[in-house]
Amino acid sequence: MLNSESKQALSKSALRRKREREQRYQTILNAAEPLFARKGYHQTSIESIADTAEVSVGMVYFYFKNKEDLLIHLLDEIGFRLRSLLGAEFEKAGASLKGFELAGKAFFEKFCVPYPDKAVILYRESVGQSDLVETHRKLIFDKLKEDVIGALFRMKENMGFRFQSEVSADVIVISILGIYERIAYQYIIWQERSIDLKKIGQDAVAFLVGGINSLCIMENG
Amino acid sequence: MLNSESKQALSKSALRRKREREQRYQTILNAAEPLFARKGYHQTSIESIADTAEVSVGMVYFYFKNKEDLLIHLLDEIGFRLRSLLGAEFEKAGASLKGFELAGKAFFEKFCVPYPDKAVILYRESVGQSDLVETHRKLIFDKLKEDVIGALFRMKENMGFRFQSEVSADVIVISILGIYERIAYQYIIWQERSIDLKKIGQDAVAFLVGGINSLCIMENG
Amino acid sequence: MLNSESKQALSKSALRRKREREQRYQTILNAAEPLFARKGYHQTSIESIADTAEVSVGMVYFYFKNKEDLLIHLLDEIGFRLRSLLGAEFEKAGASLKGFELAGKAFFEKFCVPYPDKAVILYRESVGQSDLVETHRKLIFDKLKEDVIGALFRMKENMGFRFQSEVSADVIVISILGIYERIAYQYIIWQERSIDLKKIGQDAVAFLVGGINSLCIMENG
Amino acid sequence: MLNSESKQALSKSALRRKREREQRYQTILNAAEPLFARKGYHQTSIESIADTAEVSVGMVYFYFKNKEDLLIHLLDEIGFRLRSLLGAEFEKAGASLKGFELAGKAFFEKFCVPYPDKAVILYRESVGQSDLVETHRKLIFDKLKEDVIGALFRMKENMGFRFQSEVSADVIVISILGIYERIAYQYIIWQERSIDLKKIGQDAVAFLVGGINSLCIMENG
DNA sequence: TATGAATGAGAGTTCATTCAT
DNA sequence: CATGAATGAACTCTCATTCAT
Repeated sequence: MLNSESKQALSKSALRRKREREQRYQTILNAAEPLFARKGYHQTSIESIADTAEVSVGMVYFYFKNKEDLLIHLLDEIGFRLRSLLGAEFEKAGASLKGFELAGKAFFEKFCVPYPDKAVILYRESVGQSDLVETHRKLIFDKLKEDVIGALFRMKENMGFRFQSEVSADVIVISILGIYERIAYQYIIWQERSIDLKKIGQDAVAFLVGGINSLCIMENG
Repeated sequence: MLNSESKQALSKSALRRKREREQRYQTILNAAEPLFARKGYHQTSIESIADTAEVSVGMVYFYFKNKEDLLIHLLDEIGFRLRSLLGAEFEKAGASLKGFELAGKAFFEKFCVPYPDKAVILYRESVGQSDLVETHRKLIFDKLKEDVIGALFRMKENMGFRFQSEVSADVIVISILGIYERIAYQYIIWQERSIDLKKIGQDAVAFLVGGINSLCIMENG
Repeated sequence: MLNSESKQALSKSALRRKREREQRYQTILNAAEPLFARKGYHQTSIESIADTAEVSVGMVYFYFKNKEDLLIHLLDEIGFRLRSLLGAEFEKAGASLKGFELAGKAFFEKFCVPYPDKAVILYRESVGQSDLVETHRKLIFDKLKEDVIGALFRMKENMGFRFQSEVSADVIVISILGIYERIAYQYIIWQERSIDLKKIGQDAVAFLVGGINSLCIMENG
Repeated sequence: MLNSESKQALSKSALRRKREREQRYQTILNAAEPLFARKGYHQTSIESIADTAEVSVGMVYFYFKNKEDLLIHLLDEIGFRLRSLLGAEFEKAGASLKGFELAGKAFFEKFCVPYPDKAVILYRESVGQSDLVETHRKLIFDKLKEDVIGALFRMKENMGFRFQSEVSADVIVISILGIYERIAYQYIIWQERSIDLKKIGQDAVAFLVGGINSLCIMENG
């Protein structure tokens, strides 16, 4: 009884500890995000992150191996969020072109605009910082590519077309990612005038649909 | 006679000086390029640049205000080279879709492949280093946009179409730049397998031609 | 009990920390003093200060913003010590000429002679180093002026005299400070032969008493 | 004849050269003075001096051994000028107290006020720069002391008094120099409010006359 | 767990001085 | 005489990381 009680107590406290740990972890990540995004990765010191998160410097190093590791976790989290977001949109639309439209819309309206700091970290602050960070960036882009390629292939099955060449699918996907990245960089990160993002998004979708059509050949009359 | 001779001598030596100065300037820039591209901007010390260029540290500071200034000059030079290159291709093709094809081809074959270091600096090492560098990056992209938009509008005049919306031209141009940037990053900078760049390029051209067609509406039947 | 004990322990360790911090701070200041005084402010490197204090370079920057800040703190400390010293002497003497004599004696015997490094820093090494240092120097001199003027005015009340003009009090005080500064510079800093400072001091007091008498007119016959 | 002609020509050109050299020398000194005085000795680069003087850096090193040497020559020149100035005033007054009054007046009106840069260099910028500079400063002060002591002794002969002690003469002279230095620093260099220097000067003279009287005992009843 | 003082390598930058031309 | 590009030692300062408490 006593044993079980103490066990339970332990497990309760262990749970609380775990929760606290995860909270703390997130607090640090949340503190780092705006600092990295606004002052820049190199211009942000561990101390300022610790201060913002209201923890000690030592704690940052308890939760993250080093500064690079912190950036990588932040980056991974951002990548995961973006994938989930886009995945859900493709899901909604079934295997149709509609998915590309919804995903594009969501990219701006549910990612770039509400979380510009995340976009900045993904597209600017994590660029060229180190081999390891670059590896993670590549992984994120690869996963995104996979997701979009998956949607593309499901659409292919569904609609019955074939690709112009064996690289067409890759080219389509990379092009789509490139288009959105550049638009985000230009209009969100560089904040070039307060443009009508909705219109931009619509035309971008039209553009990429045109592009897709060019590389996907309907199988028969 | 003697006077004129000495004058000439003077002008000769002055000329030589100027030439030497420009040479030295280029030597430093040439030394910095591969270092920035391969070890990264932050991981490259002024000393290592000076050593590579076989000049003293002081000389680097004689020709460039500081490290950032060195990067900016390098970046500007790269931007200028790229613009010249693409400009020449558009020129060749006259006001036709052909220009976009040639420019795309040239981007890979005359820029990314022969000068991967330059591509790395333009697309990776100059990203998010400082406000000033970012300003220069933006300027370069703006100029490129202008160039491509110019070609687009000349084509518009020539072929007699209109844009789907008032942002269509911008979207087309940004999309094109985004597509090429992402392909370059994926296949040149990340060196994802030694893919058949020629095929990639062809499909990319097909994709963007499809995109352009989607946003450019022929004026009459 | 245990709780209270651990609390006490905490407070003890916190106290010890504080003490250690202040000790370290003083250690650095104490290391800098002779270096600045003997090799000169500019000829003294932060590294040499750190070495002498047996701390790392980083620690110097932990306790002081920069080299200038270190000098300023040293200077302020010296200024404070000198004021306290002179203030005590004036206190001892009540509102009489005796105070000027005691203060003068103390200036040499309790400041310049036992702490020549401090005199050197106050009168030589802190001169013309930067606007900020100069501001602090001025503040120290202003405070000293205030102190001496206070003593002068108390004496005035006591003895019933008036000043020859509205600037007389200022002139008296500045003259006294100037006389002592120059004597200190000549005989302590420049170490012009090992003169009989006692005699010098006596004559200086006689000189300045004569000066004071010239500018303070007894109110009635 | 020919010989003499060429000799003459040579001597003419040699003269012109000498004149030019001296001019150039002065030009550099004149350029350095305001720079040292306003930006500070250490904050003034040789290049900026050369630029201001409109000569090359090499020329500065042709006329002066190094930066320190330049400061020393400037300092010596300033010292010489001050001595001449004060000497002339003592001369005017003959062997009387009047001389101290005239010299004091001249110190402000003919030195500090019209040439504040010179005062700044003498009393601030040359302080504690190096052993050699300090030696020259000491030499200047020693010469000034000698001059004033000379005047004092002539007055002694004339008026028939004796000094209270064997250090009295030194104390008087050092006190006078100290008084004027501190007043100059306070009101000219620190520019403490635009005070009535004339009144200050008058009271200072009264003060020091009182001081002198205290240490000079009339020989007979 | 938690702290935050301590470390110290390393970077950028300056500038007095030299010397080939 | 005159130039001014070239040198490179020396300095200040930063900050990611560690570790005794």
